[in-house]
Amino acid sequence: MRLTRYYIPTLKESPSEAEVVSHKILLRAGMIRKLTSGIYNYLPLGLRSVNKVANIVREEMNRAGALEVLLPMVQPGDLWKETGRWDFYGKELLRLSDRHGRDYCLGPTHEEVITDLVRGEVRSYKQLPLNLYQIQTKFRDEIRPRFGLMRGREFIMKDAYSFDKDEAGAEESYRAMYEAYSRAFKRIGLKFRAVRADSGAIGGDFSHEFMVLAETGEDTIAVCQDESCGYAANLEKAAVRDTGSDCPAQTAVPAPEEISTPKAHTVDEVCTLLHVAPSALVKTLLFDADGEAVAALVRGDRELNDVKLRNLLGANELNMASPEQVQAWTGAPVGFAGPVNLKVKRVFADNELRLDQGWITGANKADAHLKNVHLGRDAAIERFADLRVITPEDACPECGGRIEFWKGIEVGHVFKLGLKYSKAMNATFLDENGKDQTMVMGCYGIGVSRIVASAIEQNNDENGAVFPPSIAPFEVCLMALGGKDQDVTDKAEELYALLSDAGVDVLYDDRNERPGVKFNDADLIGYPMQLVLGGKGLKNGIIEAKDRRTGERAELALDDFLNNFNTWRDGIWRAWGLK
RNA sequence: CGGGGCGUGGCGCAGACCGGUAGCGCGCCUGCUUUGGGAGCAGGAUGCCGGGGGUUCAAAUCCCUCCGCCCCGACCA
Repeated sequence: MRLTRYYIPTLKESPSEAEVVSHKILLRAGMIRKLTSGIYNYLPLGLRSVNKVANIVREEMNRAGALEVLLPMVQPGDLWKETGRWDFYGKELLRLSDRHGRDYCLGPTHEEVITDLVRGEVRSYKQLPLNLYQIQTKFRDEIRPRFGLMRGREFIMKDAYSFDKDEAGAEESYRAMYEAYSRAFKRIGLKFRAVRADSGAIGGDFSHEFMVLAETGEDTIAVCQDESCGYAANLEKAAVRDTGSDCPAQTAVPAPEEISTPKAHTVDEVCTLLHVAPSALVKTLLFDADGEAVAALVRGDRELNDVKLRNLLGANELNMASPEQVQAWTGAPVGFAGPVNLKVKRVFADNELRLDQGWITGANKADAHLKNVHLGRDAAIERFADLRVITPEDACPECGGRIEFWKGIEVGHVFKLGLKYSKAMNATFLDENGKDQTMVMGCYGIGVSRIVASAIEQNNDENGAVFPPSIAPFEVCLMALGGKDQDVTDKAEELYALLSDAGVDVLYDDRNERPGVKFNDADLIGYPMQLVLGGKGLKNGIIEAKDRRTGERAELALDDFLNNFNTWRDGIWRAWGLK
């Protein structure tokens, strides 16, 4: 492609709307433009990268035996009512109605549609397993879209759905997708990690997330430092190793005693007032779980993991209690709740609170706390459980080794769904014995457009993006610095033809611009390879080749140029770990 | 949805407190020169100052209202 016939509107300054580096670079490099909040136009250059990612994903899905389909983006509300998600999915589901007043939604995911399709088609066990996928635009009405392509409302996603005749088959399908994902991300050139995750509202038995490791990631993952263990989990999933001792009913802890704590309704305020550490306190958090009052207790310096609480309760909706509810349940304003004589029936406590000691808790009375509270003796705890968020000081839940926190961006997610949708939608088949059986499902997503943003988050410097050669909008940028030197221009034209004919994905910067302009644009866009032909080089029979990532420059002899280029190019791919 | 900020040529911004009919840099167009890290000179185009309503002789500027965008939080397969 010649630049003068292409369209790459680079910007010198980054638009004020962009905060994170990938967003800034995508805008400045002329790859995307915003239409409205969380919704972007893909310009020619941006689309090239998106397509390259999509093609790698497509190849790996095909290799794994999945079949590509294309499902509608507009979906009938009735299907969503059938699975109950019309009510439970929430406001992220953009709903609309047609001229007849019938309900529709824009597809944020396609379990309903695919299950409806397959239940109407598949009759026999002989047609299973079946894995169908698509690469398509999704719409999720995020409360707060941000960071450009990282969290848009409309985005491009690959989603796959597997149907098996039994659990064993479903596990095999899951494993195949896990492998395909690992291969795809490796080929794309991303540093990533597969971690255990909560399956969340989509439901199902177990799941893994594929996280691109980047400092700017929105997610945190806990990773075991013992490589033979290999434990890695999303923070909301990571189990906390239970070190709590048993909690005998009777102990030597003195009886609870009320202490005055005027106006101290936060952990910090109580600690300051009483000169104690936050770890001496117990926080009592009150929730409305599907309409039922629930209390959850964690140590003062800990954070409750509400996903764990939700899973423990099997609740659909879990909301912090309102100040009015707190007043009604505790008889005190917010900040003085405690487990002793609490009017809430269901009280759960984090494992480490089983320690045989007295805690400081709220007294369910304004401006008062209790000390010497022994949970086993003084409170009615329904159950001690793992309720808190893991910290870097905790041990690996699997091997007891050291764990570290890393930042990541979720680019893929695999779920084993089990019977959740097939049962709700009656997707059955006849088995070998002619008996009706419910299909066992899995679903698997990759954020295609998000991968482009993550690749930039992971690979950039002060000059711009540093694309892996696998997904760069163009692999090579050829620049001629001849000015009016016709010999240089002629030679550049010749090299461009040579490269193009050889099938190299090359962009030829044939603009009549000064060298600095070309260099800066090439660095900004982040083509992994730059070829620079100057007058002096031409005289000496060489062309300069620059590796965008390392900045290393090589001189390629113009004699036998194509071979020299290919050798150099192979080296770049290898250095990226892509060959 | 709560808190904060911002809407002025394509992009980045000034002007607003103190009302007088819009400016700077970059980009864009034309010509000449220039060509190894964002060139120089000369000439030129581009604004319903987010929308609506008000106050005033006069509004980018003051008041009301709506809309949009960004950030933090809540939220989130």
